[in-house]
Amino acid sequence: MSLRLYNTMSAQVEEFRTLRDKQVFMYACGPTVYDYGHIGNFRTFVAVDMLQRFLRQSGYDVHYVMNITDVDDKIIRNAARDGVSVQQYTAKYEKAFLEDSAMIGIEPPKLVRATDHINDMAEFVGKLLAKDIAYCSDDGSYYFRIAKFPAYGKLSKKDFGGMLDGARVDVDEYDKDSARDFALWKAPKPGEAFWQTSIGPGRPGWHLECSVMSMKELGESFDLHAGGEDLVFPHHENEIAQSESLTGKTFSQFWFHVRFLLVEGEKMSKSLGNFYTLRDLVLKGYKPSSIRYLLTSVPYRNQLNFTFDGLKQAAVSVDRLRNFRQRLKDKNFPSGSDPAIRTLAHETITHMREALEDDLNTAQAQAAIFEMVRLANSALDAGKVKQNDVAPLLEGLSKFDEIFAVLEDDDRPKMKAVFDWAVGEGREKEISSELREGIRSAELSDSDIEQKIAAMEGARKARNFKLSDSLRAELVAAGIMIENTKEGARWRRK
RNA sequence: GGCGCGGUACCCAAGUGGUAAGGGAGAGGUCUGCAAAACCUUUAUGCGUCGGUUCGAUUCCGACCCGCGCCUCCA
Repeated sequence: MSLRLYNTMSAQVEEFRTLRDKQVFMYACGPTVYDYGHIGNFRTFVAVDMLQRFLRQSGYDVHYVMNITDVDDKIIRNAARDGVSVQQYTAKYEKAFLEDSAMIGIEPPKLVRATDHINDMAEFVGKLLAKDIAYCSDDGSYYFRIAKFPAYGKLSKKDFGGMLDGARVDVDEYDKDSARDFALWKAPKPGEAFWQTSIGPGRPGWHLECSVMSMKELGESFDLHAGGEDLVFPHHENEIAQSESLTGKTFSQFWFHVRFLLVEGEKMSKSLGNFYTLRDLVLKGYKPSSIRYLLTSVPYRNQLNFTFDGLKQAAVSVDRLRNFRQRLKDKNFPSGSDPAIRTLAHETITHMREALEDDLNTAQAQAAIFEMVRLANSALDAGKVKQNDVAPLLEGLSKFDEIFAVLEDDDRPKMKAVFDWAVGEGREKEISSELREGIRSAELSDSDIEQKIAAMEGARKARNFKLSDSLRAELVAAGIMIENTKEGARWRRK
């Protein structure tokens, strides 16, 4: 079997094929760096990250490019408001985006900045102009002539035949031939930042940026283009129009769109007070791994209801997986193997693969790993797991984690980084007691902890339970979880 | 108004024309000095409502109710 993916262009699930054997050339529309990224942004980026991870797990050589939009109207306005250059303004949020992406386990794609490609974009407009696909208005702005691209609307399935000019846009406000025509290049208004180029001064339109950079990095035709569902129209429709009317070739074979999420059952919006950046959530004390897990637990084309209760549940689920892995690593097992266990591990790997090949059904892949965990835990309790069974089980976990990336327990340093950032930004007030609690266990070193545990174990052996309980209570209060097992005490940071 | 998606247990959430995955929470139990972890049992004759097709529908069709998205730059 092989991967089947929903393609927005065909509006159905198709077998995923690439132009070049075992190589994938893919592009995702990245962030506009005018503010910190919110969890809706990261749902999309995490979904594309999982796709990319799964393609690599499936043996593809993945060329994954994401753009950073570091120039647009809002950026220019905000930079002017703050009295800083566009570059100064965006640098802060670009850095934040990279940190946040790493925090939530996104493997870095190749990033390309709009401002590094201004001349390429101007040239692109020049080529469209030469073909009479673009035209210049009196103020020096350039527009795309949609009448020159009859396929316009094929991605969003819109019929523009009946749409009248002026129906929704005040034509007089713009110097356009047709209301549908969109801006390729915007001439600067007085006082605005601009670039001097071969087609005159100004700044690129948003759609242009992605066409130019994706084709420069990946070729005129590439395999897959991704983004949030809102980008289908007009952004991606416009990218197609620009690119295909210039090259005459199919721009992207596959179009991958991620559904918006809801927060506590409602659309996320600032006015509803349910608008959260990744950092907001960490400040509230939630772990990055919980956030990632919750975002991955609903297949990308379904609406995901992001709730605080869900985050708490996600944390428990992640702990369950981590505990299981720890259990496999800690114990000494008798030699030999149990064929049933090996079979279980291999079937789990197969089930996960089948689930993900079915348009990335992450919920089913998770069900498969939990099935394995439950049965293997049961076998562990019964003493049926042998030395040679450990590796296959660990392989199952690792296949899972190559996609989901939540097993590594590195939440604390990440949370500490957010803590430090908040302090640096003068936002201490937003640091919750839960976050303080969450990073408290970092104050004790491993050797401190092990010393205390040795003392506790000694007291237990001497059956001085009063002393051992008080030592344990001390550690628990410091955020250290302890389990007394037959093989000795096991601990982890909460 | 046009086009599209969805409504599954207390919560989150898969899925299928043949009798409801998984996780969390709750209850009971096993293990344990206690705790934790883990395991076992239990929690939807039921899948928005009402009709229809069918031997049989949660799954297909229709109507209705509710939620959500896009319809010019919000992931």
